[in-house]
Amino acid sequence: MIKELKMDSRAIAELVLHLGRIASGEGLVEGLTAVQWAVLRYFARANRFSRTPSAFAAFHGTTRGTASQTIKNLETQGYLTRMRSEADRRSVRLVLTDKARGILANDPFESLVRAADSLPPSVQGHFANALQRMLGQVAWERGKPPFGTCASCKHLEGDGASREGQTPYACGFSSEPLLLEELDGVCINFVQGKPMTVKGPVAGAAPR
Amino acid sequence: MIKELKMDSRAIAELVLHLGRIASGEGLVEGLTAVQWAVLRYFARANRFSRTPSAFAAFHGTTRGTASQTIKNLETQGYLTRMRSEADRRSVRLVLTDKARGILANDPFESLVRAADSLPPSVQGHFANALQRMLGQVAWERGKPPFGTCASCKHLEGDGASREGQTPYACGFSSEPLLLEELDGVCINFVQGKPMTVKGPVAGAAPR
DNA sequence: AGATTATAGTATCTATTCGAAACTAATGTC
DNA sequence: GACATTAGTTTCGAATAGATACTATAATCT
Repeated sequence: MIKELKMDSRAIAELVLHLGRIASGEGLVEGLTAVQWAVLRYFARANRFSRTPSAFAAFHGTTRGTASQTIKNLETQGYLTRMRSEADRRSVRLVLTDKARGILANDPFESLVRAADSLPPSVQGHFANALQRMLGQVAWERGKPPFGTCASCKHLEGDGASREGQTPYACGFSSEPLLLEELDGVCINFVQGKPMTVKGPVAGAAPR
Repeated sequence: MIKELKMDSRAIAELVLHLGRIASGEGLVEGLTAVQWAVLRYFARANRFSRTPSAFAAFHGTTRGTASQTIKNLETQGYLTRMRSEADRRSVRLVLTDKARGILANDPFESLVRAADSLPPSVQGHFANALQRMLGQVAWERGKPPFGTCASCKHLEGDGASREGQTPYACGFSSEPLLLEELDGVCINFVQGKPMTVKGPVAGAAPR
């Protein structure tokens, strides 16, 4: 029945929303709000090109002003340290303190990770794939950067073979070499690389 | 690699969160905030046992006080109408106005529905199942009702055969008959009934 | 029956988050 | 050099958050 399929896609969308809210949007755990947890989580996962207030604002779908406030708050609580960028004197880099890294083990979000981990391993890959595809489509519709890791990014260069005086990988967007450990950091400049057959226009033509 | 599987479950959790936020947590569309959209969406989907301030508070993972404020706000804006319950004089039933039903077509959440709808139909069912299972686990860990529809609820009684003077279905929890159209409404009293075994691709076909 | 306890909902307080706008400083472009 | 762009902050008013105290009704227990 056509109606059934339509119901399924709506159910999927509702469950994604509900799941995200229940997992993260709840109560003060360790005295932090949902958004504050999101900030710490983000700076723990973002690669070195993306640990800025603006990048977090884009990731979280809020304004730079709001992001600035929340970050300042966490800074005075001793969870973040700020450093001015040498390359761009306007820019600011934020780094988690040990206090922040310690508290992240109690992130309520971890219950969602456990739930995902209890899925049959054979479907986890497909599941992650499908979600990344949905994210690409939604982000494109809303004119937002999709975020993602180097692993499937268009800008990733290199085959993993370490040659003389070179790192095995590099980022074609920033023209910077990449260490192996950096490949799974989340990046604001992510562009879907491997086909993944996304419906609709892909890169470059986001609606304004 | 073992590390890859662990990465996948974390990636799934991150994507669920990110997707939900990008799809709903953004900007003022039609002058409504993300939470206000959530309220309208909830009362559009909740069954007649669940259209109360308390049920919404439980669904949204907030307190009754906060829910009360937001609902009052939407009421004065003409999106909701309130009625006292006859059965329980403490309780309040909320109903969407035509204004609310009209505006719901512009719900930013619909972009997420479209994204889910563009997934291969063959995986949508499994996908919805997996998400419902994850929700069950997370909700249980956090001590929250999971919410769900009659279709897979333990309390659903009846086989769809309409007998004399009876509706084809009934709810064993509330001891109330259920109309066919009511079966896909979201309920706060939902308890997972059928196991919902998620079928994956054949074991062994998975990358090691 | 009466006393106690639990539940549904509201009102009030303070803190946080939000979007918008105005602003500074550094960078880019022509 | 003039101009626009970008990164980040600050300020404002509104909305949301959790916590607490409160009223009214319902359920439970003698």
